[in-house]
Parts: sequence; C-alpha cells; structure tokens
Amino acid sequence: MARHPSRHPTELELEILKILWRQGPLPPREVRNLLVGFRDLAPTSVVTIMNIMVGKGYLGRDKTGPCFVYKARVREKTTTRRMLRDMVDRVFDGSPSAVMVNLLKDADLDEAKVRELRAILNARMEERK
Amino acid sequence: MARHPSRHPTELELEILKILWRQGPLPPREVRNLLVGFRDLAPTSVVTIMNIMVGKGYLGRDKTGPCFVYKARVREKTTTRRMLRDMVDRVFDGSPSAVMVNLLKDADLDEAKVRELRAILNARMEERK
DNA sequence: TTCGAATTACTAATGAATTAGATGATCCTG
DNA sequence: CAGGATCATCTAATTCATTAGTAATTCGAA
Repeated sequence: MARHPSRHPTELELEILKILWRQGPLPPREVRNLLVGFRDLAPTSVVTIMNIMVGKGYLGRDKTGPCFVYKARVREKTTTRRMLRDMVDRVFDGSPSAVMVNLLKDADLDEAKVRELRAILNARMEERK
Repeated sequence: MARHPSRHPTELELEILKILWRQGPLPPREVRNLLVGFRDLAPTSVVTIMNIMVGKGYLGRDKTGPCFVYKARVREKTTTRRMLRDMVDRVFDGSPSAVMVNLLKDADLDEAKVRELRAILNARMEERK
C-alpha cells in the first residue's frame, strides 16, 4: 500500500555521488564541506544519508584511517545514462528524437554548443554509412 | 527540517497528466480505466491523487455534468520541457550536448530521424545568424 | 418518493526521504 | 593520562507520496 523506493538516486544522493565521482573517496566531513551552496546540513545528517546510500549499494566505505572513507560503488556513466533513459521512456514515450528536438529548441544553447551538437550528429551519420 | 515537494509531477501524476493531455477532460473513473496496465488503483485512490493534483495546480475541475470532470491546467510542452531542463542541469551539469551524446549512443535512431535532427539543427544555426 | 448506486469528502495508514539530536566511543594534545 | 574534539550509532521527528476505507451526499430508477 505504499511506495516503491525510487530506481534512481534522489537529488541529494546524486549530489553526493557527483562529489565522490569528482573528488574520489572522502569522509562525510569533506562531503559536507563540498555540499555548501547546495544544502547546508548538520554533520550527522550527511553521515545518515551516506549510510543509507551504502544500504542502497550506491556507496561503499572503508576504515583505513581514523574515520570511515566513503566511495562511489556505481559509475557515473551508468547512473546518468539509466536516469536519462528512464526519463526518455516515462516523459517522452521512449522517443529520443523528441528529447533532442527539445534540447535543440532550448534558448540556452549558444553558438558554440550548436556547433558541437552538429559535429556529433555528423559523426553519427558518417559512422552509419 | 523536512523536505521540499518535488518541482515536477511524480510518476503517477505524470501518467495522469498524459492521459488528460491526450484524451481531454475526464472524470476520475475514466482516468482509472485508462490507468490499468500502469497501476490498478481503487476508485477513491484516483480521486485522492487527482485532488492533490488540483491543489498543486496541475489540474482543474468542473462540475457541469453529474460529476466532476478534471482537466490539465499545465501544458504538455511546458511540463516535459521543464523536466528535461531540470535533468540536464542536475544530472548533466547543464550540458545539453552531454545528453545528446548519450542519446546518440544508444538510441534506436534511424537514418530519417538523424536527418530530421540535422535539419532542425541547421535551421537553428540559420536563425542564430 | 424511497432505495441503491455512484460520487465526494474526510480520515488514515504505510513507507521513503530528509534532517538532526543524544549518547557513547575514540583519538589526539598538553 | 585527562579533557576536549571528533566520529559513529541509534533514535526520532517531519513531510511527501501512495493507497484505500468509511461516511455522507446526491442523483436517478422503480
């Protein structure tokens, strides 16, 4: 009668994963410092969340030094890709091109980015031949 | 000390929105019928959810006939676009091209779709000049 | 018009996500 | 080694999302 845990990292969990993907294994204290600006949490809150993430299999932890050091157990590429694919399925009825149309229309795209995208597309066409 | 409501429709809410976007205004009973396969819910559950959605501004309702008829108050384009943009920001650090690369890698894009995308891109470049 | 079916409103229960305090263990530092 | 700082665990409170039951209301048919 209640709900299924989400198949993906939550917002906060993703933010922590991003920190660990970029900075490598860290103790919660360091993660907390890097979270300022995103969210200001009490030290214990960060530990709690990170332990939950261990339970979910997102993180592992080791006590080699004086305190636990946590590291990501899922890869960035795999994770983000799964999230994207899920959105394509759920929100855009499984149509990647619908997503791309959206991306291309987006006002935030500057000249350079449009060029970059075109390059990607061209490469894709080449490889298809 | 607790959590912010999500900025986007939840999974179930989105599914209901999709039904209303495609079929037009409907009473909860009809929505319930169209939800089978996605989720089988008690009639009251559907009503509850839809009333919550009214509270969130996603739906409006009118009692012209014998029972309330609900209709979407947010547009599909606006909603999906917002969701996509949020994902681009949160998951891909605001880089649409990162998303494109992902899509191009695993999508079942056929030749025609690639062409279509390129056309969109070219149009975009033109209009930018 | 009265009974029954559909509809609506109200209440509730469960689990996930978020945030943090209290308490005890540990480890440097003087 | 004693005291303060740090760290870990456990507990707890809050809010949202989800699901549904109960009671009240209404509307049509016999």
